[in-house]
Formats: sequence, C-alpha cells, structure tokens
Amino acid sequence: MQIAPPDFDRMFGALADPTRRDIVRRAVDSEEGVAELASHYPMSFAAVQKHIAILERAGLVTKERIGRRKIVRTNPEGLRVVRRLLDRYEELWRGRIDRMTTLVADPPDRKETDQ
Amino acid sequence: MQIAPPDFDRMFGALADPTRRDIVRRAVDSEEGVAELASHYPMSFAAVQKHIAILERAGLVTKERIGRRKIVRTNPEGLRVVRRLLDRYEELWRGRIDRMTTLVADPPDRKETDQ
DNA sequence: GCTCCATACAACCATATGGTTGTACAAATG
DNA sequence: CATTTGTACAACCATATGGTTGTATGGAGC
Repeated sequence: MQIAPPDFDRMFGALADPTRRDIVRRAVDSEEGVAELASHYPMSFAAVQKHIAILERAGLVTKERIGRRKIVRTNPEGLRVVRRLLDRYEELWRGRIDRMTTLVADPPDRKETDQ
Repeated sequence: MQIAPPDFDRMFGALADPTRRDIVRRAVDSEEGVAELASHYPMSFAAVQKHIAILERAGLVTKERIGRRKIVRTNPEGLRVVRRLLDRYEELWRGRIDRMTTLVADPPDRKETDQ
C-alpha cells in the first residue's frame, strides 16, 4: 500500500471554514459521534456530515465505528503535516535574513564605490 | 488605529490554492513585482493579480510601491498567526494525552470494579 | 423480522471562486 | 504631452461550495 502524499489544497481548504475548525477543535478531546457533533451547530445534520466528510478526505479527522455510532477524532498527524509546510516557509524566511546578514557582515566582492 | 483580528477563513482559504502557495514561497525571498510573478504561471496576468489580492487581504503578503512596480513580499507575521492556531490545536492534543496519562497513573475515584 | 436510531448519500439551489477579456489609471521615458 | 510599462478593476462565464430536503443503509433492541 502507498501512503498518500499530503493534499494541501484539501487540507487548507478544509480549515478555511469556522464550523470545520470548530469540529477539529472539539474532536481533539471528545468522543462524539456525527449526530452529537451536529447538535452543536445551527445547521442541518446533513450539512455537518458534509463538513466532517471534507475534514476526513483532507486527513484531518478519522472516524471509528463504535456500535451504531461513528466517533469522530482529530488526526494530530494531519495537523502536523500542515504545520510543517508553514515551518518550511518560515525557514525560507530565516534563510533570507541569514543571507542578508551574511551579505552585510561579509560582502563577497566589495568595492569602495558600493553603497 | 485598531489592529485587525486574524481572519482565519481568509488565511486558510488563501493557502488552499497551489498557485497562491507558490506565490507565498517565491515572495519570501524575491523582490518581484506583480507582472514578474505572473510570468511564472500559465494563466493571465489578471488571474495572478487576483491571487495576490486574495493573499493581501488575508494578510499573507504585502505590496510596496517602488517606481511603477509594486513589490510583493510574504508577510512572515501572517504565516506565524496561522501556525499559532495549529499550535493551539496540538496543545489541546497534548492536554488530552496528559489527562489520559494522569487518569491511568492517579485515578481519582477508583473502585475494584473499574476496568 | 420489525422498529428505531445513527449515518450516508443523492438531488437541488444560491452564492462564491477561479478563470477570461477589456478598459482605466499611474508613473517613468521619449 | 504622448507613449510605454506596470498595475487595478469591472464584467462575464463555468464550476465549486455550503446549505437544504428526502431517501437509503446498517446495527441494536423488542
């Protein structure tokens, strides 16, 4: 079996909705089924179900069948994948700063005429 | 003047597109104007311009007028705001683990009948 | 097996999104 | 001042998204 590469479009897209972020937050440490989760929001059961499906396809939550319910749980690894991308951007930023600092401290080809 | 509260819908929404993420990546350490950025992508200038406007409204890039160009730069503070939200979720997760561990190590009200 | 409860999914609708082309504005250059 | 270059924005179109209601499936309890 192949491990799926992270789908950042789906991941960020899933997080770009307040209801879905709230589901992620709740499902971190709750053991609620779809219906119980749905009861927190002012929309139909089916709407919440769709939100959960979107989070699931993005790899941000998992569902486990227990009896006739399906427990929704936040997938911490999914969150970490997203975070790591942002870390990479910040690393690029640090790299830029470092290069600028190096340039100032140790100019490779400086002439007197340089500003 | 009031500092705007972070708009996570816009932020995650902005990052949910490969072109926009690539613009963020490039603009971390480039000094390109809108047209120069646009030249990297197989779409019209106006389309890229819209992408940049979306990133700008989300607080993920800034534009600085230089001559007749506008330099697009990634805003590292915007990225950090997003990252911090993910950090908070991970903290919740750690909290859950801690509580579970505590429960096992030091059950507050244990009876022999407990599983 | 029938019924109830939790979940899933299809069909539909309004609006948002991502692309296009065309036009207008702003600053450097002749 | 006219031209060129870079940016902004409006109008338009196709498709995606977020919501609805209705129907179907699957497991627990009688």
